Amino acid sequence: MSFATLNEMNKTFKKILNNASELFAEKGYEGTIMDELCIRSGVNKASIYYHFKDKSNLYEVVLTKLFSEVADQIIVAVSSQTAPLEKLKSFIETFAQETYQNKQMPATLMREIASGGKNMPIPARKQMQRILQTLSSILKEGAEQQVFKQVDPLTTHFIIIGSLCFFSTSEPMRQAIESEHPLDPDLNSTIAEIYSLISSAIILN
Amino acid sequence: MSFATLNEMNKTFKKILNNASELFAEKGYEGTIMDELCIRSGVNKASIYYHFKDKSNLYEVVLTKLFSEVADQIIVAVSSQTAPLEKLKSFIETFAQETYQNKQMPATLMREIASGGKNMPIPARKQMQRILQTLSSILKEGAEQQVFKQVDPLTTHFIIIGSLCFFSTSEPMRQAIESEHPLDPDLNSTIAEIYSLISSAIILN
Amino acid sequence: MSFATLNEMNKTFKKILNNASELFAEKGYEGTIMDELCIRSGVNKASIYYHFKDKSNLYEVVLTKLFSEVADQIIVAVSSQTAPLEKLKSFIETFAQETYQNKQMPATLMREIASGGKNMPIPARKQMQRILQTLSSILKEGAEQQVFKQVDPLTTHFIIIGSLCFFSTSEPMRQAIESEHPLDPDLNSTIAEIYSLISSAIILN
Amino acid sequence: MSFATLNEMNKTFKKILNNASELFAEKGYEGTIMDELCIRSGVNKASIYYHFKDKSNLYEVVLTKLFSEVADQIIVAVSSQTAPLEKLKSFIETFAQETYQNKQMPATLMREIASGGKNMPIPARKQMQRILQTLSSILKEGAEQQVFKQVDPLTTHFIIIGSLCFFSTSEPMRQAIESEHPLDPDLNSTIAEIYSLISSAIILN
DNA sequence: TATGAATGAGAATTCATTCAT
DNA sequence: GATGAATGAATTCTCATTCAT
Repeated sequence: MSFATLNEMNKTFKKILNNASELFAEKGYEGTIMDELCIRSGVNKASIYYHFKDKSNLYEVVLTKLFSEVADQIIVAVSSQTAPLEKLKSFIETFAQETYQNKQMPATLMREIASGGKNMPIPARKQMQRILQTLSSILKEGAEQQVFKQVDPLTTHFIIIGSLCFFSTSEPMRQAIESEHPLDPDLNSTIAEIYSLISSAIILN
Repeated sequence: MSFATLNEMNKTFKKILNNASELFAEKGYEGTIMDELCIRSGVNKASIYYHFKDKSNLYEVVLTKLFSEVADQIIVAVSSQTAPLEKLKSFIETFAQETYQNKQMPATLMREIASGGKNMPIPARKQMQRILQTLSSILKEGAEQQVFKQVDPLTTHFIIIGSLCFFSTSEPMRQAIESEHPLDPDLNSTIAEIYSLISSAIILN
Repeated sequence: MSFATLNEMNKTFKKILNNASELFAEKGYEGTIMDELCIRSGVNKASIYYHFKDKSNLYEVVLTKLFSEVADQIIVAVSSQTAPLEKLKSFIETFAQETYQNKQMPATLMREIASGGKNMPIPARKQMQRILQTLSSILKEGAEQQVFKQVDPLTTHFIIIGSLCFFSTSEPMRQAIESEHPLDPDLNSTIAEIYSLISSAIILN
Repeated sequence: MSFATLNEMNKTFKKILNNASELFAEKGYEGTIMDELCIRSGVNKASIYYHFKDKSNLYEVVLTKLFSEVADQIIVAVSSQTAPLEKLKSFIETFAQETYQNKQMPATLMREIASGGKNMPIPARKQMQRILQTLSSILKEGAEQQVFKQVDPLTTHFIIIGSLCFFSTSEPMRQAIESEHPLDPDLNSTIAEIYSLISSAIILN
């Protein structure tokens, strides 16, 4: 089943896709049961196999969609800015917001990275690279304009992505932990904190 | 099967435990198949059930061991320091090293956080809280001594843990990504970078 | 869907029928999958059910066609001869040629006989009986004219049909067997051999 | 699951094997349903997969056993004779008897040959070659001793095997055909007939 | 303690068939 | 006549767990 634009997809296809996206994020690949997917989607089991070759193909389509949407958003947001620092801010904010609004992407990414990306479908991996590429360009541009220090983009990438993924997906856990901290930090302050952290670390003063 | 000290454990028990730890980290709870665990461990399937009640009990033992070891190391390392900044450094370094040497812990943690910690056994969760507690104390002490700014410990925790977990578990992926970055950042420079990042952000100048 | 003359059939009907005939011969009834039949025939799945009641009806039509064609040919060929020995020769030659040119019939027949004919549709069975009847008449006539010995027609039938079916369908297998026999026997010599075998056995000297 | 001697096999293994042999012969590979095999064998579904890798492996074991037993019998019987004609008689008689007593082998062989042997497992094919080899040797020896004419062994093989397979498997069909022939030919007379047929055709007078 | 064998419940996938257009 | 989509009922295979020895 090729990956077409949303408009071309029919209703059942979309229902399956959305519910699969949810389930894979919640329970991982192995933890996701096709039967439950049918029930959630309100479709017949065989319908899934009409639209998708098998579970692994479904996973591929889901991941590619998930990652490409975030990549697209980031690229659009970043390209609307001109200054490297603004671009960096845009990158962090967009990733944070996307990630916080839709926890499926960070959850899935974390699982994939945990298993060493062995099962990560190639097209999905391509989308992850687009995101990394975008950050690399920003950092390079900043360094060229002598605004940023020379930093390793991969490390920087993991600091940003890693902390934001942990932050957004840990929400339910944080509530489970009987914390002595009355104030659960909100998204915006976290974004601000991470942004100030990163920028203070890489800005050439 | 209660959780005893390593010395009391017999060979089969240890073999199962180690291989289970490996497998759970590699493939997650659902992805780990008891049959494969037998083969890897070179023991009979029924033996597992002699030593452990069931899969979920095995998981509990594995996770508790995994997290308590890291928690212990951190607490020991941190308590050997007196100044809050040194303690923070110690915290980051110990977590980074533990995490990098044994990828099982970060991989497992990431999966657990990705599923909202729903399946995380209570004793394992307790160990995670010990780690968080330690960081909180450091931050609190630093703030009291007017060395640190007042920061949210949870956010800080996620920034540290998240970036280090992503960093250590993403090693195989980074190699798969045909990167234009000739120099793969090594552990020490990453630790240094994260430490400088965090400290520059929280030190009261 | 009744069994009409070929002229009345439309193109889709014919395509389905021919491909079904091929598939049933290649893979048997259970091994034939309706989906593959669609693909081979280049028609939609629902189209099959427009033209044929169901799989078993399709099978019936295919088999009846297959067997009636051979029966017709044999009867025509045999009736063009007058002497019993010539008739026998004609019977063997026609069956051999039909069988060798179109392997679908012997393959299908072998499967049916292997399953004890339990699934063989009545009309198809009728056609098989026409063939057997023809041979019986030849033998009876030969015996009456004191040209042939009195032999059991069924046994004779199986010797002829069995050896020729095995011969024509085993072609691909013979090539797979790394034979020390440089010369693969051709159809004509096999026909001659079988004819001489049978005739030498039943001719009253 | 390797193919060991019967003595080494346990009871469940044997039960599954025998029932599978029966079912494959009755209904062919695709027509055989694993569930039915369990029920017939009185074992749990998973037990089959404990003893055999999958359906196709089970099929392989069944066929190899089926064919090797017949091949063994033939070779033993033939080797107890010295004169080529006696050997030929032994070959035909043994094959006929084996085939008639246990219809599984001819039924399975017919299906396999009908599908061009495409699915025939290599080890099973090896056994078929042993049988052919035996006949070839007999014919060659007879020709060398100037007892037999020079005949093509493959054609001769198919005449013998084909007619006997058809004869033994067609038993139920013959009864279904409302025959005007009061006397169903018995095995011994058929053996005799085929032997006299073949021998009269190849003996150098 | 250890093991070969067995098992029930489940999970992925397939397949003949039908429906709405 | 033809088609894309949908479906119920299998069907193959898996997996955690238990049992007898």
